[in-house]
Amino acid sequence: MGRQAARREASIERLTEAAARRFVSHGYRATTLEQIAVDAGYTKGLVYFHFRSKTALLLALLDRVERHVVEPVIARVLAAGPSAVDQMVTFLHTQAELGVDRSADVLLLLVISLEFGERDDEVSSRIAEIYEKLHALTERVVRAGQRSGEFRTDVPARELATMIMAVHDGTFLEWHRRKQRLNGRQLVRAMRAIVLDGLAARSQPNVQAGKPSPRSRGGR
Amino acid sequence: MGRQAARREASIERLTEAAARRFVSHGYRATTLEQIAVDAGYTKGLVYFHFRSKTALLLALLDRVERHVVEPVIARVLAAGPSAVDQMVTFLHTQAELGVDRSADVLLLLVISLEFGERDDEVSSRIAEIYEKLHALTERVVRAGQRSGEFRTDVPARELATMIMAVHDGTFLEWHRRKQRLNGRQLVRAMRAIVLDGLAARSQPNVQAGKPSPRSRGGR
Amino acid sequence: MGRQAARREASIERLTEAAARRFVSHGYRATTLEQIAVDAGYTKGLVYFHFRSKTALLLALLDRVERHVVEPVIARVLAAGPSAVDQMVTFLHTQAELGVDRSADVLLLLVISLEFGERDDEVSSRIAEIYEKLHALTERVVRAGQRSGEFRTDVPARELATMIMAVHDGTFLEWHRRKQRLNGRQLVRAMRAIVLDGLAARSQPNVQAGKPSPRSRGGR
Amino acid sequence: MGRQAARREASIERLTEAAARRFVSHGYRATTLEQIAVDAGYTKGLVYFHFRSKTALLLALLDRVERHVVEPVIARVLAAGPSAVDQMVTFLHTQAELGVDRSADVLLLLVISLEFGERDDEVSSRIAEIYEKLHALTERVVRAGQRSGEFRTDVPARELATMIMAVHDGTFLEWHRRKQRLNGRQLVRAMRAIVLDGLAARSQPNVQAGKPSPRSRGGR
DNA sequence: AATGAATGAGCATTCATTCAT
DNA sequence: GATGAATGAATGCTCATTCAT
Repeated sequence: MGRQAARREASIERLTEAAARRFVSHGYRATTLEQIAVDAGYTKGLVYFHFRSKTALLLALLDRVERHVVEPVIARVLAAGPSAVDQMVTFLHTQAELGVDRSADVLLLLVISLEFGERDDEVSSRIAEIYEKLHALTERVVRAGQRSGEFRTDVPARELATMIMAVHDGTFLEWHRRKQRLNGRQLVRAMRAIVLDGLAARSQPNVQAGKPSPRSRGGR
Repeated sequence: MGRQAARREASIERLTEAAARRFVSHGYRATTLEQIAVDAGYTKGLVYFHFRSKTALLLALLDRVERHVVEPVIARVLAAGPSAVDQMVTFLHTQAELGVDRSADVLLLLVISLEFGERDDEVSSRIAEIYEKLHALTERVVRAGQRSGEFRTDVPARELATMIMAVHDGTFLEWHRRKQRLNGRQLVRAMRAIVLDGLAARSQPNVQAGKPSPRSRGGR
Repeated sequence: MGRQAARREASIERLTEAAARRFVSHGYRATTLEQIAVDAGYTKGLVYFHFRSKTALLLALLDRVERHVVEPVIARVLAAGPSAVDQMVTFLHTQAELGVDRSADVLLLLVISLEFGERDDEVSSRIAEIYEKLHALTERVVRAGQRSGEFRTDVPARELATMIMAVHDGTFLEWHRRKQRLNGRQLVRAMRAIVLDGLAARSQPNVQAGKPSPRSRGGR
Repeated sequence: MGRQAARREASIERLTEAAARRFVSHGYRATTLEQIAVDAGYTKGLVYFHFRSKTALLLALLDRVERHVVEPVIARVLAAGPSAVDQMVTFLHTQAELGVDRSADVLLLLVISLEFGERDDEVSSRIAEIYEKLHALTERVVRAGQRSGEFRTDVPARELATMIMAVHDGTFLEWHRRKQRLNGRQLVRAMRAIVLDGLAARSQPNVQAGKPSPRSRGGR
């Protein structure tokens, strides 16, 4: 990569970084391109040199989220195993890690998905697409766990999977809102504990009493 | 209430109703007073007759949420009992019910809280205040449950309570996003199941990491 | 018309008037809405209260030109007669009169038609439509004159009619460009003289192109 | 001319060519340097290597028009003769020829003169200067024709000359606007016919006395 | 109570222009 | 000679807000 290209990459990187931060902390609409540019140390004009519009910048960010967050998560979860519990643990932990390193990226999805609510523009469908992938992943793991007897079957897989996403999104949301008052490590523990125990197959109280159950694997 | 007053109430009601719907479905900033007025069957000017500003309208909505949703929930939970489990069930069910009747109100908090992210204006502090009440409520129930031995103690009360809120918010979020593809009844069941089993005290009180622990309580 | 409506009409009138003047004197693109508004004694915002966009304002002006200039001309020409010469004289004179009273309107067509040259947007097609009407009118008169023996037949009606439009447009153009140095009355006389004598049926009917012909020497 | 110089000439040529086309078809202001550069197969930066500014590029184009169109016309007309009619025919035909080969150049004057309307910058004065030369030429020919008895004297020379310019500009304008629907050859014939017969000295009234002649109706 | 006219600040976007390579 | 990155001044447009009726 030549000097020129490196410079190009650098300015794009700084702009997207600044944009992600602002979008997450103040919302998409409340963020002006001026602010983004200044945060990145440039001027408004440069944003338009690299991105066709504010929307295009947002879409570029969503692409980045997919590449840097969603795809890695999917890869790791599918590589984990063999048990569904292991996969679920991998899912939660990877998200938690990414939430630290790339919290802007992870939260971006949340913020944008709410701000673009019931719209049918390109952004909305892009968001839906990304969430779909995560839903598909969790539902897949849930079904595997139900089949193997690791996860409860008294609730349909789809709704169970939805709960995983709910816990996941909700936790990031709370972290976003109350960072100062929370202990990150404990929060992740809490999330894992709730999810694993919440998912775990019910032992038939009297039939399987005293029997070690898969969920105990989680290393609580 | 005289004719005048009744009419006054009616127009305020229609305006706030329209505002809540728009704010939830399109976000606060993306919603114009014009749209709200038209949705309500009036014109922009009337909004200013009843509310000092767009912000004031939003604050009025937040007040409404507090009166119609938050306060009733708190009252019902505190009246429930005697067990912490009962209170938790009451919390989840009341929210679920309200989520059906007044989903705009419940979601409003979510949407606004994200759009007003890291700001320190009146709206942000109002939102924080409301969430604080809910957090205080859940934390109170969690602590009671931990004291009574109903809830697990291997995770600090604060983070456990935060998870309740996370599940709660996350579930509404998912419902908002994927209504069409979900079964509401099953989703509430899933939420309750996950939360209760996730919270439940381990049968061997002294649970330790890595140690298999047969969990007791059956299919709630 | 109530006070309110009168006021509305007045502001629209002042804005369109100011717009027409600016568009003619400085061109469409070089004119900012700010300038128009200030010329009219208002602010930018009001332009958008009355017109959806700068383009819409232009289209409204074109409508006005059609109503106030094109349609009256057509009506008067068709009412004139019985000879084609009379109709042609009516055409030229009416245009000349309007060029004095409503020179902004008449010139607007010219200016805009050039600035929007080879485009295929709404404005271009609107302009083409208006010119088409004028062309149809002149061609109709020319054909009538050719049939009656008043006008020359050695040149096709279409091109002859086009020349009428050319003289007409060209004269307004020159007037626009060199007003200061020209005598309006004499210019109109010149235009009428050139057109009528240029159109007149030749006494020697068999004139041929390219051949040095007596007529080029005055002696028709 | 060395390699370098040849290359330099070539890029300048392509740029000016592209600029002329765009300016004529879309107007000066609506044309961006980007479009010009791309049309010419280069990038924006190069325009600034060869021209100080967009205005400078336009002025260069105007110079070109003067060199390639105006000056040749003047030279040929002055060389034609001996009659004023011959000179006028030369004027019209030369313009018509050029209008085919270099229609962009000829139309450029028209388009620019309207877009720069009542301004007093360098461009406006340059345009005025060029038109002045053409006006001076036609007025000179008209006066000669009036002196020699070839042209009518019932209309002042200045206004008569202005009509020549009007017909000329108007014809190009029509050609520009309605090329598809017109026959170029016939249009030029029409122009020549109209101008020559329109200019021609009137026959002695008593020669044709008593004869019904349509054109005598016009009330000249 | 309700409307419509009018304002003004702010923002996305465009584009001529400059600069470094 | 030629390019691409970067700037900044404009400009169309939106929208919360005010005012008169």
